[in-house]
Amino acid sequence: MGGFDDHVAIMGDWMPPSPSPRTFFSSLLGDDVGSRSIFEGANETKHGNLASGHEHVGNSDVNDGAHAGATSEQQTVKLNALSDQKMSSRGGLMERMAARAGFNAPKLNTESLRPADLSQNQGIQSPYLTIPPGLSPTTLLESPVFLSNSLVQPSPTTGKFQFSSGIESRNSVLMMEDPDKRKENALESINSSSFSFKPVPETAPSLFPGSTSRSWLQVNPSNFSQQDFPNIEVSVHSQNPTQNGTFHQASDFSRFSVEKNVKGSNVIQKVGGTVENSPPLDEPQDEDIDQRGGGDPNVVGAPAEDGYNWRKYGQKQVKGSEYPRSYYKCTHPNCPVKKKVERSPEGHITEIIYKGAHNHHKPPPNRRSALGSTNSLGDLQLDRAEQGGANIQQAPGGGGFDWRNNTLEATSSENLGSEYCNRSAPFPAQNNSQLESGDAVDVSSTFSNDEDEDDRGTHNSVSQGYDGEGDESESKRRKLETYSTDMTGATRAIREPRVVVQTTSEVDILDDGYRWRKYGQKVVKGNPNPRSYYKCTSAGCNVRKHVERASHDLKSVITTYEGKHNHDVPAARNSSHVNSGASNTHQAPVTAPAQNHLHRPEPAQLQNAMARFDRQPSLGSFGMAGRPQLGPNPGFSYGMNQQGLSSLAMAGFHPNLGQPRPMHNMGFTFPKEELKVEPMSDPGLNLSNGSSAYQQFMSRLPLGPQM
DNA sequence: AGCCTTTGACCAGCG
DNA sequence: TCGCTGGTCAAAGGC
Repeated sequence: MGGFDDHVAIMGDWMPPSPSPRTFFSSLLGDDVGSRSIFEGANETKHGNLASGHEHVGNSDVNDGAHAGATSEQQTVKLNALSDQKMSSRGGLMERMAARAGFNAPKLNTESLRPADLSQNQGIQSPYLTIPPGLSPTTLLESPVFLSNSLVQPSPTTGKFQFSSGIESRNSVLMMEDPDKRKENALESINSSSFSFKPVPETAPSLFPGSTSRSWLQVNPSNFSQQDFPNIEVSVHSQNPTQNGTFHQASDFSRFSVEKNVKGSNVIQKVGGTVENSPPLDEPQDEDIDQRGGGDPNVVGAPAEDGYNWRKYGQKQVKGSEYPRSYYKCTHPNCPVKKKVERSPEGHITEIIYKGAHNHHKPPPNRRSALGSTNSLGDLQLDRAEQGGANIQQAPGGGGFDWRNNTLEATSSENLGSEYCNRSAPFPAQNNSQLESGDAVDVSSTFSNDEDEDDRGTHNSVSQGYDGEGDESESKRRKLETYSTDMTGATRAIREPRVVVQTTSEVDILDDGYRWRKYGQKVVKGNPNPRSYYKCTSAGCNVRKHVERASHDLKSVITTYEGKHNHDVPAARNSSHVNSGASNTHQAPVTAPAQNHLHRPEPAQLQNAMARFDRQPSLGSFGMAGRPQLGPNPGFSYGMNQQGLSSLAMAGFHPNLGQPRPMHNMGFTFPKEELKVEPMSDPGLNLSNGSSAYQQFMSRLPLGPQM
């Protein structure tokens, strides 16, 4: 547990870029737009006009008989993230925000705003904000607009901090009135003179840059997305479902806990969306409710309630907890995030502890597969981009808004527009105000398939011209990088190179120096021999393979690799481990004495080499003039001895893999393209000189685009 | 076909 | 050194 503290990071490094005001408002407004202001409501609330929230947040129908009881429910947003303790001990959020923003935002004394009867309200000891249906508390949470503009910045007309009390006031209560009214109010508010949504300047500070809190977030489970807390550990507690959980903020910024206290139930029902990705206006607000279990997301197996896909890899009854603890890993390739979930026997989540940071956006709903979880539209467009090599252009009338990537849209050019922002609900103010000619992005290069430094260079080039603009350029760069990462994942979904390696039974294909975790076994069609599925166990590595014996030849082992380059051969766990790898990146594990002379390629070389593979998994990569080829091709004669080929095969599809392994009679195929490579000797490859066959092979690979 | 959950075993850190 | 504990692995079966 203590080790999790190591994941605490400076928030400035990871705070998601500013979502658009639309995100905020669309969430506030729910499914449609009304005319009255939530801020009115807020102001009313500030003045003690409390109204009870009734409806379910999300898509729940307030008239739904099944939820009739919910009319008496009180949906609350706990604002105690701004706990006095935190604020006092670390310095107020407002103070620091103000300091960064360059003005002195007065800290409001909101005690006076606290309704007199609050303390009597169901024992509530923390301030609550009743939020309208469709309002994602997470939207509130993550919206720098909300905070930095609405909250911090004074109204341009009144100079008042219109909304600040609603947030900054940790003791105030905001209870919105009737949802319809709220919807009505919202739009009115937008147009009201008392509130102006000043476009978020790119220079606006990230929500709480530089914050280095190591505090804990303690909120109601499922009401936030851990992506907002990368590199920090977030503990989510609802220690007593019958009570409102306490809320500690991992940082100095405010977070909400949104709870729905169902009468007569211990269930703390999830409401609202997630912190990170506020669904668009037309997106079901509760989309991130457990995709598997359905129903009450807090009950029984709801690992995906935060919108990400998780694989449970363990369960343990831990001491000090009356409930078993389940261990989950994010299934997204390269995503290191794990979480621990404790549930009550009834299935109520009592605690969630996140570790690590998602390096991807939330997958679309109803898509379980990690690979498939990426932006499908992006897949499509990547294809286009790759095929045509052209910038992706925004369709006329586009101006889409992708809640997953809204930040990009807000800051980059129309080139990225609807093509990648598939949720079209333009927010012209945001768009227009943010679009800058200099933001034109070469998407085709931005969304390349590499994740290495080369790409970073590309990303940097995207934001070139902003180098001197400090936060702004950095912000954009980060956004683009983030997006690129996401799209890289999308690319994988369709371009993941596959390699089939056939060895004889003497070869232990598993013993390749890397650590594999078997995650399944299956008898597949056409082969009575079971196929075993493996994943590389290295954190962040998405390489997979499945191994099976050939149906017709039990001596042959067919291994299919999928995935690519991001780590080295893991160090040996212990000296006896059969898969012990090199202890460092420059020393190959030696399991076959005869291979000692073969040097493992330097990682950099492999990176470059693999980039070629990755970019051109097709025939063209091998200088075959881009001609599709079926079956063995005598023209493909990057021959080498078996050792070399084994190194190639393995190295080619496992990052930096180049350690020699004794593999024999190995076939090397690209099933998709039906490219098959027969091992053959190549006098040009002199393996006796100690150089890596892999290196030699790679040195011969043609460079440059081949498709 | 692919990935998930379940669950007992294993491993490493710590006192 | 040993036992406890938390975390992870991995076989098997299920979805």
